[in-house]
Amino acid sequence: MVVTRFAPSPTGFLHIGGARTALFNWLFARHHGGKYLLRIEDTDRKRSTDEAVSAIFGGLKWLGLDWDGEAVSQFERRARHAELANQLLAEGKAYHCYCTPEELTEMREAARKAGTSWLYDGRWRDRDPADAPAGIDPVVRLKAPQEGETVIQDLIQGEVRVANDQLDDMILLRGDGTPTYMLAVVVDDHDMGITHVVRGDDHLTNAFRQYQLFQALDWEIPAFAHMPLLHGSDGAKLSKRHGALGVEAYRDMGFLPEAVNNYLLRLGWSHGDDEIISREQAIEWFDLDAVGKSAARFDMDRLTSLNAHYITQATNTDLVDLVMPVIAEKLDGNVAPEAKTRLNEGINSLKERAKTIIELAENSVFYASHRPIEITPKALKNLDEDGRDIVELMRQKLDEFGDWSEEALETGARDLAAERGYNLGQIAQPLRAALTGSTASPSLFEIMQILGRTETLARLDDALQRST
RNA sequence: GUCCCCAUCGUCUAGUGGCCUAGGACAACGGCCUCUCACGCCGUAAACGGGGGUUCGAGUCCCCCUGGGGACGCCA
Repeated sequence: MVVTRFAPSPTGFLHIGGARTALFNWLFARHHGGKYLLRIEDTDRKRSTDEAVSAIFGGLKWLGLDWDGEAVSQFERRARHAELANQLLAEGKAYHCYCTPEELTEMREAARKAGTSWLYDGRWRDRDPADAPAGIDPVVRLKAPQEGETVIQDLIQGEVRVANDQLDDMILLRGDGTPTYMLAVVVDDHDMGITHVVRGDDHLTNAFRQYQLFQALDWEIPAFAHMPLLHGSDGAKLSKRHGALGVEAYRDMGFLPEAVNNYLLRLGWSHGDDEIISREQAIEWFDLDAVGKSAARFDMDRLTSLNAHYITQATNTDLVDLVMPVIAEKLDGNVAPEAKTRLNEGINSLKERAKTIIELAENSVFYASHRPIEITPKALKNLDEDGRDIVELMRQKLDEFGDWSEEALETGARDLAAERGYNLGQIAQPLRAALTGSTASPSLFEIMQILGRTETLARLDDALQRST
């Protein structure tokens, strides 16, 4: 059975690149009917926070990337990690190294000057422990092979090989006895039964070291799949260090999780010419062989366009629920009691005009505002003397209107326009300003119908009473 | 610096030696529709980084160059 995992370190929010890694792991597992596990890599106690853990949980839930079983805390498994390091020590596959951090820094500096690679030289590898200086807590290093090469058959990158003399003896246990990431990852992946390690390209070089560790432990080595990194629009690495946003930031900008998922899926993966891909189809179609090898840049326009599509596809009730809180905030809580009823009716034609939930809310406020509604300066220009004359005429005509349906209202407006020698466009804009406070909106007559006779007439009166 | 990876329109990509005078999508631009704004529809512009091979034939295979990215922590 396929078992994948997503293993973020809780040092910040779930950023968009991490979300993509999670998605691919999730899809791969679901496609193969396997399991997708979550492991929090919190061994760095200084940088790990509980807030970050909940941000990651929240982000994954928002995206609908549910994990199987309980999330594993790497930190809590430290005793197990140390146990294996000690086992390797006992087997002579690892050794104590008494170099101080300063000593290592010097070595690196020297190598940099000499133009050679900055690797640990293995000076304690075969040295007699009796030489150990006093007062230094040694680290434990893996006695890695020094000759030959390590070859990985990566499911995405293909065969990747590196000479073993390019890999130094990695630290397994720190001076204080705590396990390093390299050790923890290997032990946890093994213990959790991970069959496929799907992660970012930036881990490719780690994979070689981990491969060596797996070998030293005599464990079966999982399949590796290193996916290309996500870059910013400038082409540079998109990481949390470079200000990449967390998924919740996209939620707050008014993006739908469906859109984010679809967008992320198509970054580095494709299925012919298909662009709009449902979750069900993604599960059916997704596999690692269609993942590309080159890095992709983050493109807000594309995400936005996808979002506009998914807003169109969303149910009206979901949309209203999403939009109401945003509107309430915009109105400082002064939401008209009829707001939700009006929105339920009006959202359908509003939703194809918005690319984000925020935009949808902005375009919808006029349904939720108390009178007199706010009118934008631009719209106000349509309520000059001529404009008010038109509103006045329409107001009179409407007064005697019996049938308050969208169709009847439009007919009435067209008749009025014809009588007075206007075209519909000329009379529509002043009315729109009075009714919506804006220069752009869905059909005027739909709005009148939804607002109802009383409110419509009142808004018209409000406009007439305004002095410009 | 050392090692590794990558390279098709501005962006995401299709393309697995002939179907490619390179397809789709987003963005851009023009038009149609129209009560405004959108939607929708129609159309335009836009790419195989360069050089060598291999082959009857190369975007597709190989090599070099160039460009980009990543990794080189007692971080993960």
